Amino acid sequence: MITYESRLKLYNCDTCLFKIISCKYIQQSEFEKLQKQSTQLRFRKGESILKQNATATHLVFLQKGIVKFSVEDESERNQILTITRAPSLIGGANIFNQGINMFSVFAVEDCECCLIEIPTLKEIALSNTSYMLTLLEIITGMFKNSILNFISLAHKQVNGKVADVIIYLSKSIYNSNTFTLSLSRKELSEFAGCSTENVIHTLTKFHKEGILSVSGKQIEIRDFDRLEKISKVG
Amino acid sequence: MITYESRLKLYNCDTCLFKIISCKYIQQSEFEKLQKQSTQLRFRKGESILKQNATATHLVFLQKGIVKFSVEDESERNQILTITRAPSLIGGANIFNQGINMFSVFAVEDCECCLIEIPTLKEIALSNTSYMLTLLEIITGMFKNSILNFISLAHKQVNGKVADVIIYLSKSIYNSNTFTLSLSRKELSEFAGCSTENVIHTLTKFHKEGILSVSGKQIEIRDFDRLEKISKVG
DNA sequence: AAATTAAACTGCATTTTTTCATTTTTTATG
DNA sequence: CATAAAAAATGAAAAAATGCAGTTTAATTT
Repeated sequence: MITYESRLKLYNCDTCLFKIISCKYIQQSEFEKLQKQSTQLRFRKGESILKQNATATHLVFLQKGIVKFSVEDESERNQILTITRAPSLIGGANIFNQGINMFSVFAVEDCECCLIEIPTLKEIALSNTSYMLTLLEIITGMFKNSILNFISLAHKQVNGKVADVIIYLSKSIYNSNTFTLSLSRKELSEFAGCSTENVIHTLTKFHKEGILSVSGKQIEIRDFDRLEKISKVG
Repeated sequence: MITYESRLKLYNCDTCLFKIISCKYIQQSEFEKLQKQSTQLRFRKGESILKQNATATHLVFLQKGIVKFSVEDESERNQILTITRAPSLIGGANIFNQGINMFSVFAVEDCECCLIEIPTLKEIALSNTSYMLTLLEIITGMFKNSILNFISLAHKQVNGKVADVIIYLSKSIYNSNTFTLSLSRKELSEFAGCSTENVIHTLTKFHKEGILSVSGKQIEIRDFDRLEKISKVG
């Protein structure tokens, strides 16, 4: 018989950031209700964590890894809404979409996640409004980021779009001027909203101009100021 | 002395939709707290109802009229996030943005609004979770619409973008195949994310092809199926 | 109602982007 | 480790979008 204790433990729940945040607002005993029915899972690069249009049964606390939020439209074209790295709480937006996942979430690197049952969380949050407000702030923060991302892409041309994507990855995902991309050129283009070839051309151009150093998946920002200027003028 | 009773009354609060929705969840006496400090205001076409980056002090219940949500980016370019018509609750998203308005709201037609103080509403909502959930569903619904709008625009070219905008206006704003635009060509282009000339060219083309009948602000959709096909293929 | 201003429209040259065909490089697989 | 498959890169032609200059039309003001 598989009991809670015998389940795979990828990491220790006691040091989990979601627990630490939660226990600022709710009792430890309450959190243990959540913990008991939560499942730790590992996802390999490329696997889907949440599927667009499926019933939203779980929230996901991403403990380790990087994920992309994407939607597929009628014309089978993919659009990446945003990219997020651990630690972060994902899938919350679906709570407000009649319980249907608005978009898919894919592992872009190997991920370790904790799946939290929505009904249990909802029940606890309903009896503790400041906890609820905190969760909502996290959830709407993601919305906000996606919107800001779209705005910045909407009126820019490809130079600006690619600059934006590189700046975003550097600042918000890898926290460094030098990083090894976990996204393919195709995925970059789905994030930037242009053709794959256009991303490749632009990266090569930035490389030649000494703004970036690009060698396959290895990227270094050599002239951040110039990159930001390109992002601003579009 | 200006008392509550002596204030301008644009419409009767007793038949207000926001009151009807609210009183499903909260006591009439509670709602009257909100009502007492709320202000009815009229906005002329073009006036700003909420200003981007200002402190978010009020939620706005739009009783009559049409508004646009817009953001101005660094390069002084405007982007319209979405367009909404009465009745609707607007400005809610700002609650989760450290109390700063994420975007501006402008009257696109003469509007009648009711300004509701956020602190009072928050206080009431905090003591009634199902009321809060309802408000949140309304608020995140707007987020959701903006994102869906952006997604549909992101990978499409101008034919598809303009088709999308016309379909949206027809279905969600004017509820008719024939309508008098309250937006300028420039605003349409800010909504679609392309140049003004391109919108004009495309509208003329659709007119020549018999898909639309365009005469200044007067628009009629003559071939909805073809318009939807254009929207789908992009 | 005339004059002024703003918005809408037109066509064209320039720039940007996409698409396609092909080559090179990297990654995965037996 | 060789081979197949996928991803990345390149160049060029075709398509699309922008920006400009000038015209027409509509809306505002005096």
